Amino acid sequence: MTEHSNDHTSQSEHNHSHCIEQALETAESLCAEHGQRLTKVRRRALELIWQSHRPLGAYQLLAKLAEEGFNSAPPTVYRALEFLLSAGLIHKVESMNAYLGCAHADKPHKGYFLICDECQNVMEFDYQDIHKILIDKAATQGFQLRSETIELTGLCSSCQNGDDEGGCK
Amino acid sequence: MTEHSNDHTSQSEHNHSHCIEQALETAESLCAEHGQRLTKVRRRALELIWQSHRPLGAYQLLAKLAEEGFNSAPPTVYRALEFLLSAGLIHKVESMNAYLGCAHADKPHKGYFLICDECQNVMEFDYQDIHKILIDKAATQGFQLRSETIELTGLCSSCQNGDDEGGCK
DNA sequence: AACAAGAATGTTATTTTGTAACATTCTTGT
DNA sequence: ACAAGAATGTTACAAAATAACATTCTTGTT
Repeated sequence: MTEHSNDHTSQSEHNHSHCIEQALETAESLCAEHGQRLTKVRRRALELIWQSHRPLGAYQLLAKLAEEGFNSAPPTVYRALEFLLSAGLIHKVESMNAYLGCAHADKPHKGYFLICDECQNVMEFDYQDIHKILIDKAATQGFQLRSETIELTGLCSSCQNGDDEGGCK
Repeated sequence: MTEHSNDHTSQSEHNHSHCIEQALETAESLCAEHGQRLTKVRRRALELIWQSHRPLGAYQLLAKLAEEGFNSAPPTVYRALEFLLSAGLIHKVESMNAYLGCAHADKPHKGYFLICDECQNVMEFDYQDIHKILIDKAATQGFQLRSETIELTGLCSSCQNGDDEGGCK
């Protein structure tokens, strides 16, 4: 299980700069490997997505990019997102229309998410058992699986305990 | 497994009027049970969703309702959808922004879907094993599960065989 | 039958999310 | 330097969803 975002209150803004650095390094080498170009916008978009403690909407990202002098028209951000998605460097959380850094970009990645209804923090988990079960289940219907969207919501342990109430937005 | 939509070509428009009747009867009795009102728009919306052979977008539904003299402003359809969703009579397919009749509205329902990339037909399946596994998996993280979005895409058997190519839109 | 209260719907306007289409610029290999 | 393709800029629009407030419809009660 990867704790993608933090469990701390907004007071003690945990900086997960290590995760971000790691993610960017992975991104660099993956792109190099595949002859893809991690341009300035793309790189910065990925960084901003990682810096966010919860999934980031396209237009939120666009605003941040605009602040830094990047072009502020929608295609800019959607192109960057498309690139990052197809490179497997981020996931889209369909039920939130938001985007999230992928912690296992180097491995074949199915994004399985636990999303807290209260604080919107997201945990990504990699669970091969489920993957296999789903493939089998689909196969029994003659269905050939291509992609999986698994988004679970509920209450994270912090929010069950009331730890983050009001402090986590 | 419930074959929600048909496997036939557009030529032999399968009429699943039986499924629709069934769904509406279930809807009637569920609403009666819970003191909820299945009004004209709501009833007709549900019927139209069921009549569609694939998940129906809100605005597609709105257009159909408008044709029949219902009010044609967005809130009309979104209110109907909200009602049907919260009554468990339909599901939203998040990855398609589209809505689908629920075949097990009477039981506690988690909508698990197999969506064909080619013909967009959707099968809903009820798989308690997965449900249990997911609950357990979440619990090991102290996460209390509330809702599950499971949407699998790929190729249905017909489309793998090229059966429906061009005939299934 | 009249009436109050709440549910449902009507209406207008706006927000949020995502694309289409075409022009320009940048990068890379020759 | 230069051609070709990749990436980005620009303008306009489409698609999906909601806010806020007015009106009408139901239903239970007098």
